[in-house]
Amino acid sequence: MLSQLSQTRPPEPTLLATGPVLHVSRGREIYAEGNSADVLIKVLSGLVRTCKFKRDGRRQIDAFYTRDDVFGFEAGTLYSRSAEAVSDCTLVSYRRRDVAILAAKHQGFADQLYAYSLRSLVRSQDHARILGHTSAAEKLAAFLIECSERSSQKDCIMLGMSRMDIADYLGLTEETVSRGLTQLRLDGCIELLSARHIRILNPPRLRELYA
Amino acid sequence: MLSQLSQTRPPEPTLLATGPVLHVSRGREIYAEGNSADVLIKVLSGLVRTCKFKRDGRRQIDAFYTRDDVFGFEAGTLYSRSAEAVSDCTLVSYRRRDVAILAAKHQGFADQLYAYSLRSLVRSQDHARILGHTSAAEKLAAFLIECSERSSQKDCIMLGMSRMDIADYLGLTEETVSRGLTQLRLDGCIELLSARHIRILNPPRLRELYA
DNA sequence: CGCTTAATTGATCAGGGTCAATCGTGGTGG
DNA sequence: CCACCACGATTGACCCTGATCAATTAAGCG
Repeated sequence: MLSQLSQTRPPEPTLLATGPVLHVSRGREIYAEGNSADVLIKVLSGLVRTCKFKRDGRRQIDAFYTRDDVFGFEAGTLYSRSAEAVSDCTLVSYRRRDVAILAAKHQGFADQLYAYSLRSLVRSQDHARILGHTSAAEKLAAFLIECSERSSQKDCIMLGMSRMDIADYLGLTEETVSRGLTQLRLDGCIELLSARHIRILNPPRLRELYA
Repeated sequence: MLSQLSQTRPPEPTLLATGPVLHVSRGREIYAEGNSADVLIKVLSGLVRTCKFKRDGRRQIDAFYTRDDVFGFEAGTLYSRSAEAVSDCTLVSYRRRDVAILAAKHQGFADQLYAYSLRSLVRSQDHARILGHTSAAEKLAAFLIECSERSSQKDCIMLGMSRMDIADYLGLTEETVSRGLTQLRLDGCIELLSARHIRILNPPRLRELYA
């Protein structure tokens, strides 16, 4: 939105191009809800989930982040969710303080930061839209479509997360997720090459049936 | 986040302090999904909803906006939802182009714009969290808590929207919303002064029961 | 090749959707 | 001022979907 204004300026540092790299192994926590929100984090490889835990032990997954995604945006000073490595991850972290200084200096940098925050907003809005569907089939179909749109090959999805993760992202149980996938398979909408490798046979039909 | 850096600068124009005022009467559209996203809008009075319509005619409400809220943030060039006046509204609109120019000139202005976008992000994340609850009672309780936190008097809520609006916001039917409120009343959690005037008798208990 | 974890399938039941009727309330006109 | 009307809200009856508890199968992985 703002970047149109800075096209004539000299080149500026690309947002989050460099910084301290960290490796986090599968299942480990990256930061916890309530921690001081000191850093923004960019994913170089692997899969990250941000989630909240309810008092009854149930988990709600807020978002998944893959290569080139940036997460950790907060309006306040504390993280409102926890972040965990779904698979082994390599990440880059950037101190908020440093980011703020750069943004104040370089217009293009500020533009990129703003664009990243808007991207997070869109992600969250899309998630809410998916959760707003009443039937499990609709939620699942919407989830698969979201995955395929983010994937490099549109008709083939490599899921990095478990059925349980999907369930916690969609507000369902893992059994319902499993049954739903089976149903979509029987309906001829998808093909399960393996448990986490899905081919979408007819994307427009998937949209049509479960929009 | 960024504003800490600009405390020593001279006073800057407050974000969205002035602009063209528009009056929109109850039920009228403010903008439609797919329109060019030319303006940000601030609510002076009244209640606004942003929503999407599914192919089957169902409506999903994305967010409600009241006094001092700013809406219309988009990552792309088009609005991804429609905006409608739930009640008669007075609004101020700001052209994105002008906002961008001001943000490029004044650091404090850019900070405020960024803060507003993060506020929208938090709103959306909170909405997703509410929608992620499995039971209707939990969703309703979370909705009431959200309302009370936004309200001036924490224990008394004046709902500006219908049961149908609430249902479309929570992914429920209006009947379930109605039944849920009745149940909360019978449980001694709330008191219905009138259909849209609710007193929360025991906020912590509401949180405890339905977190 | 066995062991551990993930995924699928089955049976049952409660919760919420659906269709329909009733009640309440605010606004309008006689 | 009151009766009527229209719309929103509530309640009822029934059914279907998805949660729950439990068992089985499949798949990684040492």
